[in-house]
Amino acid sequence: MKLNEIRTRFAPSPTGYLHVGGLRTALYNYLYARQNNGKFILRIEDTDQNRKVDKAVENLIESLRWAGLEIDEGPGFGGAFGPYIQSERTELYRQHVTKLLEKGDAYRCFCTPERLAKVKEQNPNSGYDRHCRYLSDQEIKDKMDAGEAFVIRQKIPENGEIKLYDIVRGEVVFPFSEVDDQVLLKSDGFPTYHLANVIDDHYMQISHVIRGEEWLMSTPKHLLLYESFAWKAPKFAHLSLLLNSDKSKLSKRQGDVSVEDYRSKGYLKEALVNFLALLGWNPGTNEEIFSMDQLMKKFSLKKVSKSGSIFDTKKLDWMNGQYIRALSPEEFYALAIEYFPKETPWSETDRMKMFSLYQQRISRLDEIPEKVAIFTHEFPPMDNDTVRAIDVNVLTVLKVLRDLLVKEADFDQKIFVEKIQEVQKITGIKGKELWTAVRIGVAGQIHGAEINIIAEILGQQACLKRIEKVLHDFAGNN
RNA sequence: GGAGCAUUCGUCUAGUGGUUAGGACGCUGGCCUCUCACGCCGGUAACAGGGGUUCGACUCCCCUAUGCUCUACCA
Repeated sequence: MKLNEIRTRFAPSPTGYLHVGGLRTALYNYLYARQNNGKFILRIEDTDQNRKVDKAVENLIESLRWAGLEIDEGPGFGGAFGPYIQSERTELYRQHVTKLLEKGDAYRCFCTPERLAKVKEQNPNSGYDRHCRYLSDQEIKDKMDAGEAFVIRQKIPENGEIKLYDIVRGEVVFPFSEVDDQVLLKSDGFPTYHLANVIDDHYMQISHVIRGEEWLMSTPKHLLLYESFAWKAPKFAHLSLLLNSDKSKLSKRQGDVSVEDYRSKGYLKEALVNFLALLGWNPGTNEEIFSMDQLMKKFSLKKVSKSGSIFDTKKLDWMNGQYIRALSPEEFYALAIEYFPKETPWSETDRMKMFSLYQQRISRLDEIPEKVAIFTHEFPPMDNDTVRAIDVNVLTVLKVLRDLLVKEADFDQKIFVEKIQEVQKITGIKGKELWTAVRIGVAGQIHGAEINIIAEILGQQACLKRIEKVLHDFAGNN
């Protein structure tokens, strides 16, 4: 490893899926590392044995991979500072806790969960009462001999304050009186986040800790730990949170939060990444469409904003539409086909034509099924506006069109348009009225893509059948 | 309750003592056009409130309000 190499890490706990806020944090870490020719590390923080979820790590990695974040070191990715899963590093944590104990910066706490609950009940507005902090050596020995379970707590100084220089927030001062004696090692032998993240960040030589704002308040504990071990602390950058439209922390209750959700709804990874990058960061110019490469060049921690951002799906939709329209027909086909019925009589050429009709008309891939419904149904259902639009002129147009069409030997969009022009001459009906009638007959809708192309894809027989049906269903009513 | 952080159009944001407070999404008017959509042109809309400092505050300071975060043997 080079001296002064920039090393960032994304350190999620494996709770089952990757949260979009997590993706943004990961992205900022990734961009910062990449633009400095540094390394991006994935570390799994699974020290809570009660919250283990099957396949969670696999899902996390798959979502990161999908989004285009390349992991340099991590579980399954190699690296010289492994293992990258905290539950496999417990021995290391225990050794360091011993050092803390010897140094007097930590102490054993024998308080039972029951006593802790009682203390909390009596004084709900303050933390642990430091009951075990001043136990004598003899008392400790007796309790240990008696086999009493214990945790290790961090000994926070009684007085004074600590300063944090945060890259996005500047200087933040915390009085020690507000920091409590956090548990560092749980009675099951696993470390808490506070201990593990400090030890790992040190040994993994992390240079910049870029994480969510929820960690800001516990940073004093971490800083103190670095001091206790006489380690150089990394630089910190605390990112504001992503919010629901009511400004509460973005949560599952109010919509989709996992990147899998957005992926399956038909958002392109480029759009999601671009959108997330701009949520809390901007390049200082008016541009807002950026590829991952451009983001790597332009991203700057100094331009990250301090306040929370509402995750506005309207703008995401717009941005996704921008990316969809920028795709080549082939690229769009490859993505769109995933949303097309698996069993289909349509040829690849026909599907290609269909998709080309809708590339300009959708902002999400999952709109495709409803758009192609006019092809996948033999007789597409009509909505009320369409039914209401059917009048005697519509029927006249369709009747004449049908009569012209049956006589044709060949059929394509050009011939179709010619027939419609003939219908205009014969009936005198023209413009919007003419074409709307044709739309109703062929697509069963008054709005939509180019009707001549729709007709060509459908073919002569299908068009005739549909026109026939409209005539049959509505002729008697007029 | 306490501590910390935050506060520019509805939303994402630019701004760093002197600007007609800019852009984007959304909404909206128009153009294009057989419709819808795309695209293009235009419009709408903001400095949380109150005190200072200053010749002059969106920009600096203080107070208040509001929101958020933390306050676990979860991360």
